[in-house]
Amino acid sequence: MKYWLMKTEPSCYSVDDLMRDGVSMWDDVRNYQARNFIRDEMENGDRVLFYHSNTKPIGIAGVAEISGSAYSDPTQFDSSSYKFDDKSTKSSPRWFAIDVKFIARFSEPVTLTELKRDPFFDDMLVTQKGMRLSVQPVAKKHFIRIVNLSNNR
DNA sequence: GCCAACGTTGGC
DNA sequence: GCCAACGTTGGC
Repeated sequence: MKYWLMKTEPSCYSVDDLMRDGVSMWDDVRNYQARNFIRDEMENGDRVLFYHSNTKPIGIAGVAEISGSAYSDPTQFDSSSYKFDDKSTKSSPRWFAIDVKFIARFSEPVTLTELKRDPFFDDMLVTQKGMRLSVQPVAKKHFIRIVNLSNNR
């Protein structure tokens, strides 16, 4: 099983939305590196740290699970969507989506500030300066420690 | 709201 | 294939 971190702005889609929905399509990814993780590496049952960006507090707000495997992102073919991509074709789609299933909502987020303060997380991607990648692989040890941090509050 | 860091585009 | 210009991300 692999571990991931996926970023979202809670004003757009939050962990509370996922808790309500149960399962949600993770679409609108328009970055090739993130696309490759979704399309090529994510597998059913992989665990996800659900990260809130551009908010207060910034941090990991809960845990989710990959459900199924990647499929063509429908928003790329929707000319009314701001994510419409006229260079993508149905026979060879450029962008992919995947379903994400709710597992847990942290009572309080494990904040980015906390992670940056703790040397244990020095080699975690999300604590690196300038790291904008919205879908990132996460080491098992980091995943476990973050879940424990939340459980021990 | 600012802006540094990063990714993409397109002219050459 | 280089790289300047531009657009976006996302912490602060």
